[in-house]
Order: sequence, then C-alpha cells, then structure tokens
Amino acid sequence: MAHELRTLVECLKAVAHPLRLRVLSLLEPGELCVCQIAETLQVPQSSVSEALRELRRAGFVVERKDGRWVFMSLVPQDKASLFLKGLLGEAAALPEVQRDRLRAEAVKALAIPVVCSKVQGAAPAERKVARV
Amino acid sequence: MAHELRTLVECLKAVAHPLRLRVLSLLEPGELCVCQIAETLQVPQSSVSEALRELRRAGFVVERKDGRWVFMSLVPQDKASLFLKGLLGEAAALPEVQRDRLRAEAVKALAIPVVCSKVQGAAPAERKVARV
DNA sequence: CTGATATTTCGATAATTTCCGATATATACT
DNA sequence: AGTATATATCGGAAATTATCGAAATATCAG
Repeated sequence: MAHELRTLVECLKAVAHPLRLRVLSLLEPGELCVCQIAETLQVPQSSVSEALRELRRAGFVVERKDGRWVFMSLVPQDKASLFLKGLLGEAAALPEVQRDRLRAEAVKALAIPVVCSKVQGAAPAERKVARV
Repeated sequence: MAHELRTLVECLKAVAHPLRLRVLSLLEPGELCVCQIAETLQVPQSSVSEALRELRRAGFVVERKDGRWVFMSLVPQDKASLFLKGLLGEAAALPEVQRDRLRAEAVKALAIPVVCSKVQGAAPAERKVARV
C-alpha cells in the first residue's frame, strides 16, 4: 500500500476526520453519488466534495462519472486490507455511523434528481429571495 | 474500543503523525524508555514525551515507571485489534520504520544511563557551568 | 445557444496542530 | 539538605487544516 512513512501518514490523516470517516463508512455497502452523501449526512455539498477529494488523494475511493453526477466507491483492494477492514469494523459499531446507514437507505429509496434538488436548496435555514 | 465517532477520530489523529507512528512502531517488539526512543529517533526528548502523551491519551500505550525512567509499551488488547494489527503491519514494511528498528537494537545494547546522557546533552554542542 | 443542474474549486477566516527551547517536576544519589 | 538525572509541561510562533458561501466548471435538456 504505502511505500513511505509520509504516504501512510497522509492516508491516516485522511480518515482522521469525522466527516471523512463517516463518508468512508457510508460507502462500504456500495457506491453513492455526491448529493446522496450530502443529503444523508446533512452537510453542505461542497464539504462532501472536499471530503471525497481527500479520500481520493489518499487512495481509498474512486469516482465513476455518469452524466451530471459522480458516484464514489471504495477501491476493492483497499477493502481487503487488514487496516481498512479493521477501521471500517470499528466504525460500523459506532451509533453515529449506524444512524447514517439507516438514513442512507431512506435516501437511496428516492430518485437521485429529487435528492439533488433537496441538497442544493437546503443549507441556509431561512433564506428566500434577498439577493444582496 | 471506541464507542463514539469523536473517540475513534482522536485515535486516528494520534497515529496520523510521522513521529507518533514511528514511536508506536518502535514499541511493537517491546517496551522502551523515553530516552531510548529519543536516542533511536534522534529527536528532542520533549518531542518524544509529547508524542507518548498523545498515544497514551488515545489508549495505545501505557507507562511503567521504574525509578527515574518511564517505560512505555503497547497495550495488549489493542495489539490484538484488527485495526492496529493492520496499521502496524503496514508500518513495518516502511523503510523508515525498519531503519528505526535496527537503530533501536543498537541503542538497547547500551546501558540506559549512557543513552540518557547522550540524549540530554545532545542539542547544545557544549555547556558546562554557568548558572544565573 | 440558453438555462438548469451537479459538482468542484476558490477565498478567506478561524481553529487546531507542530515544534522545540526553556522551565518545572520527580526521583535518585551523596 | 544539595546536586544530578529523567521526564513532563509550558510558551508561543509558524504551519497546517477546517469550514462553508460564492464563484467556476461541466454536463444535460430544450
């Protein structure tokens, strides 16, 4: 996997972050697109995008583009690694992660465009028109 | 192990650091005292002490005091965890870590007080009396 | 092309982490 | 007691990371 200390440390940093670890755990059962993740975790879409960029840099996930959306999934040989198996095992036991998984099931039941539209308008609690 | 996402992330942060990961790997074969680690890794003693504090906080190592010196070792049940086994396995393959191990063997061949005196006097080339 | 939608990148502040010398604490020795 | 030794903690400047709205990019649909 990593051939240098520096590289291994970068991998560890990538997962040593609550959002990124939740995203990684969400992907264990299978691929999801960015907006599905954002909706599931209720965080800004740009934050999800940045989290995925780091996970990709570290080599944990890969993307598959399909039209407008981007599906991310765990890379299979990483899934086989003792380290990642151990980590995902630990994570799967956490209540936060289990809640995320349930929520993901509900989100996956919806059509993707519906999910995406929810995400883009979601963030500011109250905001209607008011441009500058 | 961790019962909360926060906790698990703290554990990951603890090892997502080059010095701390090297220290953790050094301890795999068995306990070492602070000055042995500092001498092996050629870093300031205060840095080793801080690294060990973080590793202890994260629950990876425990201390055993013996007179003036403090021996640190991995906690056994952690060694059994899939996560740590995987991580230490990855780390053991790294050239930096292998070099550290060799150096540790040489250091362990010396008497501890000798090692300690090397460490404390290391940084400033020469200092003799001069007390304000 | 125009407009809508999905995602990425940018910008800029805030928060956290790193690093190591200096100092403090703790234990041993005399 | 005092001195020496081993480790811990502090201080605080520099570097890194987090965060998220805003702007940019890319793709689709007419």
